[in-house]
Amino acid sequence: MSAPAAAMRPCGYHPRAVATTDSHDWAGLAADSLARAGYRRGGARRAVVELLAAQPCALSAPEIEDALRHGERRVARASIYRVLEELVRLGLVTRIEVGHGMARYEAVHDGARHHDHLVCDSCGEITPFRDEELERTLRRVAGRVALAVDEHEVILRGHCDTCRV
Amino acid sequence: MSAPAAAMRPCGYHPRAVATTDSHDWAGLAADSLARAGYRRGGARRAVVELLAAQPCALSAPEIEDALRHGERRVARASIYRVLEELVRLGLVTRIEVGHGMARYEAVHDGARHHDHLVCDSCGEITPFRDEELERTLRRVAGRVALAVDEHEVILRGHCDTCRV
DNA sequence: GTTCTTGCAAAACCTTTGCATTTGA
DNA sequence: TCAAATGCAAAGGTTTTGCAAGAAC
Repeated sequence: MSAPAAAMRPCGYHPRAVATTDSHDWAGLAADSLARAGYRRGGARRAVVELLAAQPCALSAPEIEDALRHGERRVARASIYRVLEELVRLGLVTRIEVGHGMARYEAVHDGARHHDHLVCDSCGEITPFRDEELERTLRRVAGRVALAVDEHEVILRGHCDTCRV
Repeated sequence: MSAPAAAMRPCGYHPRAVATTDSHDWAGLAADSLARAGYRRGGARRAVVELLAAQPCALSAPEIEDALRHGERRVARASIYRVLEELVRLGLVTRIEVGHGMARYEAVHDGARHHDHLVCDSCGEITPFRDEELERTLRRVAGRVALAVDEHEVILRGHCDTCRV
């Protein structure tokens, strides 16, 4: 029997999200990786990295654009997509597809912060969750499919407590 | 120890896909559900249902439009999206988001035909797979998350045998 | 005859691309 | 100085919407 999945805050832009030690770590790691990969430092890239570092879950590109417009530094839409593409290619960010016509992006922390997502089909709310038994099983499954698995994406769809009433 | 995941054909439009007994069952079930829900019979809806019934895996809306244009009956794009929306709402079809900017739709058969998907990040090929241990684990996980789970979607991303070389 | 269904066209939306300008090293 | 990074605008693709014509009941 596994521990119950911990309750977590829903996804979406959190203006007051606290920059934890861990998120600083990730922002630093991202900066290092980018430097090592030969990228120069630029304002747009730093703004996107720092925003993602402070978020508990995935943001869409339009949400990132909005957050940055009302925040420290306005960043052009094209730059946001280009930065996200680089971060995904370097493995610093994952792109998740939870529907409603757009992708969402979130920082990849060490294994312990990896999580999957619950989606409510009524209100559309997206909530992260983590389940150890599921992670163990997925590692085993990865060993027996016809694909060298780099990452997984699990989405559980249904109705949240509020919508179920 | 579970049985190895069975090899299956990649997703996409299969013009020569055989209409099996099972797919006729699904087409009939879909027709019944639609009738019970008060929908009238129409040519566009039947064309989409029969195409989906004969496919082994998920099709995108543009693929459906193409397949129908070169097939029995041309169906307008707007009608395709409207029919798919109805089928998803009735639980007859699932919409999966595997990236590349568009959704894919596939018929929901009984439990035995349910499957999840492998996605190659290099060539973009999508292949269905089924793993019993994973299904059992997901049923248990569904019982301990803060959501009344209706369905799940598992995507394993990596590199296929051809691209890995 | 009424209501549902369909087709067409246009709009809305996210995402990508081209090119000129600015910025970091 | 020179290449990389950025912003702007336009294009590309999927998906949605409005409205009139057609079909089912």
